Amino acid sequence: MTQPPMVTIYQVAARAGVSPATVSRVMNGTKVSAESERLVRAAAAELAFTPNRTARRLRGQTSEVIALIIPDIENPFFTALARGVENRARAAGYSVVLCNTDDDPAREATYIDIALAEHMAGVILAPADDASDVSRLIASNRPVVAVDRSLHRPDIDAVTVDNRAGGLSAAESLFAAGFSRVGCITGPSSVETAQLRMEGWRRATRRGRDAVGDDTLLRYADYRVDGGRAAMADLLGLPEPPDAVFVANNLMAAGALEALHDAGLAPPRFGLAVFGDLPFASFDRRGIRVVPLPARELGEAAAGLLLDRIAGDDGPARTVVLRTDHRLQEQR
Amino acid sequence: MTQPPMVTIYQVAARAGVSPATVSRVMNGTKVSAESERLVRAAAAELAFTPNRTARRLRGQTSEVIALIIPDIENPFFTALARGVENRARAAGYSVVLCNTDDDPAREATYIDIALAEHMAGVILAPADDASDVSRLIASNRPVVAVDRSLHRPDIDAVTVDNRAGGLSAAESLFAAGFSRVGCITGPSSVETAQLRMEGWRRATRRGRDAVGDDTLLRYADYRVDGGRAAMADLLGLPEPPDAVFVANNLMAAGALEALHDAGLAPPRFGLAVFGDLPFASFDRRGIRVVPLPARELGEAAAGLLLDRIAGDDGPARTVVLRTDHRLQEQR
DNA sequence: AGTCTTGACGAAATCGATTTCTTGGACTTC
DNA sequence: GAAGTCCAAGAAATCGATTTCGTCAAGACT
Repeated sequence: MTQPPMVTIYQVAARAGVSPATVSRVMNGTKVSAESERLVRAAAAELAFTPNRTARRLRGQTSEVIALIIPDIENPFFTALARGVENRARAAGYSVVLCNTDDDPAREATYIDIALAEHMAGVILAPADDASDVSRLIASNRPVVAVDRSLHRPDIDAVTVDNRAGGLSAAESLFAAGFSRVGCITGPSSVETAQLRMEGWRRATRRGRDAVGDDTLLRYADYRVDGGRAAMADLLGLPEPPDAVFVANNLMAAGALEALHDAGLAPPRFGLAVFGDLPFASFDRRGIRVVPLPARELGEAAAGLLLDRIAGDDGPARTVVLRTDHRLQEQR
Repeated sequence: MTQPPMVTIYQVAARAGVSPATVSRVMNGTKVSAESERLVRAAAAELAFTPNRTARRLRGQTSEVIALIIPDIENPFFTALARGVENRARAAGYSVVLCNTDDDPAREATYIDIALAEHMAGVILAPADDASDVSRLIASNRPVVAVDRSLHRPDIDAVTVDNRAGGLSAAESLFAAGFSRVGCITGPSSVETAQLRMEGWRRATRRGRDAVGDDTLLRYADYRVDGGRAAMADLLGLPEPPDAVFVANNLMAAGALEALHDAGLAPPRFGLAVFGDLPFASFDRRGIRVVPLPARELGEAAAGLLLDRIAGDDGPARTVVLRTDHRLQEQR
């Protein structure tokens, strides 16, 4: 690999007949004479000069790049969230780089280190795990925002939804529709959102008429398609199976639908309520109750908080809780 | 924002009682005495030293980061491809940053500039458009690999699948199953893969018994869900509608299924063959013929080529064409 | 014993942009 | 006309790691 013929500020300076400092001033909007500015701009254009971001960053100790660390790039919820972050960040002149951890705390730690070492302007983290270690970010005073899951740290900005309320209204809507044995498939017990959504369901079952009221119909799974399928199959195999189920995320709902289908069951005969929008190509979603999850808005809100911090906001940590729309939408 | 207390090589050197050069040598595996190494490692560990990547990159003119530029982060095909790139890159010690262009050539150009200015080690590009401008990358001699779509440039490495063959066998399988009026919904005419897949279909229709043989049943859409739905609805509204359709990508197939559903039709009564795996939660995919698209493998192959180039391979450009599996899998 | 080789390692240059410090000329002001 | 003010712009330091170059000492060989 030969050396890339990168144009430097020195070449521009030489061509314009000024000093490198003046070129820098022109590029950064500091006051220079009209004549110098003209010369520099002309030279820069002729040479197709692009400032070297690495050098600028080394000097300035900062960059215009935000890291977004997510646990599963193949989950549409997170890609929609990424879209939201990107929209907001781009509008403010920042670029976003996406880092995928696969729910692996070690990979998450690696990416956090990279974000630090790369002098990125800030980090938006959808934590893989409740035990995510952000101490190094905090220690180096780099802005961080947690999204989707909080980090149980009062000193960190966070953006979440009201998981318990969403779980409650989803489960209640099933009772209201006349179902009486409403099961629940939630995520790993170590994940905050899984607990909260399940608690919403539990509260509804305690209120529901004929409700079972214990955890016979509760299953913990892994927030993935296969786990949802297995949990659903397990529930259907019970001596007294449920007649409806609340599923705590989109991917598991897809799996649960497959299991229902295999068993010859389907909504609306079998009640199904889902926390979060179904991954798109679910062409037959009639009769499925969905708590819409504002993924993009979560991303936008998180980016907004982060940009505030990057701009120097030193106020106390804020937690933004977005409303899931309590009117459940029966899709299509 | 106070200054981050970043530990530098100088502090490690002072603590270990050696010169910064020696610290660098230890960190990079150059030969030093066992005693020096021990001192340096101890000091580095105590101070939790992490080398500053920005400085390293400025000096070394390169980094261990690969940019992956994709047109649509919300398309599972591209996220699976990203997964493949990431697996391979990580194994070689590289990080991957994902850049989403939304099919916008201007954003693509911006990200290419960033990749250059950030001294990234290389770029894997799933071009937004046949007219993508990679000339600046080429000019600066930075490794580039095109994936999914070629760039019509013989001097650039590319990884694609055999789009024509896949389209052909998909359409043929519909004829073989007894359908006679096989339509086609393909992508934008400016996109190479859309043309090739359609050509495969066209060849099959010319061979098919009772085949229509002209383009009455051909529709160009946009590779997105809504476009697929509209095109399908349009075809169904014909005086002599098709009895089967070949859809050239996953998202449009999801849309087409919705339109079929609305019309009270569904596979296997209405024939459907898709190029590429359906986005997952398509729980009722029985009777749908799918040409599996090795998205992850495409990403892995592209990363492999790129890593070769980064390692200094100067040979002529290679084009890798992955086989789509000609045995069509009838899902589930 | 004296020269040569070898190897560890420190001093200093380097990457490219930014920024402080300094200089010199133009313009005021009494 | 002399002293003071202001401002554009060049010289040089700086960010932190790498790397070349040179030094010095220990061991090898004649």
